[in-house]
Amino acid sequence: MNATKVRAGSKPSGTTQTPPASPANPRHGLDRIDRAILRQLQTDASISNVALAAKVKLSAPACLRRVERLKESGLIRGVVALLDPKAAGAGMLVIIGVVLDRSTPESFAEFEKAAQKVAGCMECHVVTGEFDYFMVIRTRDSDSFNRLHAEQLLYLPGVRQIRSFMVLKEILSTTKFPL
Amino acid sequence: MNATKVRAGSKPSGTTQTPPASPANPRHGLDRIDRAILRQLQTDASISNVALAAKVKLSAPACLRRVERLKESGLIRGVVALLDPKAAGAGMLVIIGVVLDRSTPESFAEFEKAAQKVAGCMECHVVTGEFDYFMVIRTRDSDSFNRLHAEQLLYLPGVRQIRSFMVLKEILSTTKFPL
DNA sequence: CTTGAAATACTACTACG
DNA sequence: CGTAGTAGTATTTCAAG
Repeated sequence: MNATKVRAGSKPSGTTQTPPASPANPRHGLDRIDRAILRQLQTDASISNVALAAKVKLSAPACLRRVERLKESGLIRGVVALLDPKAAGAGMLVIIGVVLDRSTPESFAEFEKAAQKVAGCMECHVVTGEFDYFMVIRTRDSDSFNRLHAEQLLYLPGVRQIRSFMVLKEILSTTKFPL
Repeated sequence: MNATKVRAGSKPSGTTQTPPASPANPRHGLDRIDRAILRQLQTDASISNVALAAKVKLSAPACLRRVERLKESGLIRGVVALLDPKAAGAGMLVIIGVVLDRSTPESFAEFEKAAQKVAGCMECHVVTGEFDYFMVIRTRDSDSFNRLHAEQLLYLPGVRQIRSFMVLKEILSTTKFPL
């Protein structure tokens, strides 16, 4: 359980018997195999380790060691199941822009604390521009959003204005980062 | 591999010998155990099936059958690894609002096709209000975003205006739906 | 249509070369 | 990193509520 750095010192000696994977690598000390592993796990992490090892052309233990290192390093933050929004009863998506009354630290802190408790709030960020915050909220339908809007959003602390952008069509929604 | 409906007709007869899990359930034919499984898998899907079974107080085979059913039904859309944005070299988050030149079906279709190919585009949605689209884009830093902005975003087909909201602080970002 | 118990096949994991 | 061996898990089969 020691904090091993990812790909740290994988071949310090200059013997060059068998190149580990990729001589020089573009980012973060991740070689070609690490990136292949991450691409696969970002797409489907329910794959077994032996199957993953075969895909990246590595032995099972070596592959498992890499995955564990990627987890311990924090690069892999977790493995989760993604649900179908509609099937989960959250078929409506709304993006809302929020403007606060005053731009004081207390005002921001208070709002952020309350915003995290809003049911169905998937994202909440401080932004530059004409809004102070953007929130992304999932609800069942327009009725339940109207209820949420009237009962919770309008009562968030320090809010001057809320502008709602209802999502009519979801073109793209992914959790995958380019590697 | 037949298309079994989730929890369909789980107790048609009125014998009431041993209630499978929960007599009546609020949503979608999901009983209490199904929802407990989904809550766990949305939080951490790397848990073993035996551990999951113990958590929801079920035998391992019964638990596994439920998980498979939830996958086949499409409610669980997939199991993926979530990466740390900064560690993955995508520490900057930008929300952009897009207004198109003309509101024709062709114009929308052309834009959507091109938008999906934008590197680092995590979300893209048609919205109501003063914008036609909202996009959520991840990039390495402000330099790389400026490059993306100048070289790709401004050349997306049919774009009249692009408004960028840089994210200064990520308050909340989750993939978990309330159940 | 469901559950749980036992048996088998496969996988994760450890030790070592 | 890979090979071989062990421990534990997933998965099937089956009987029962």
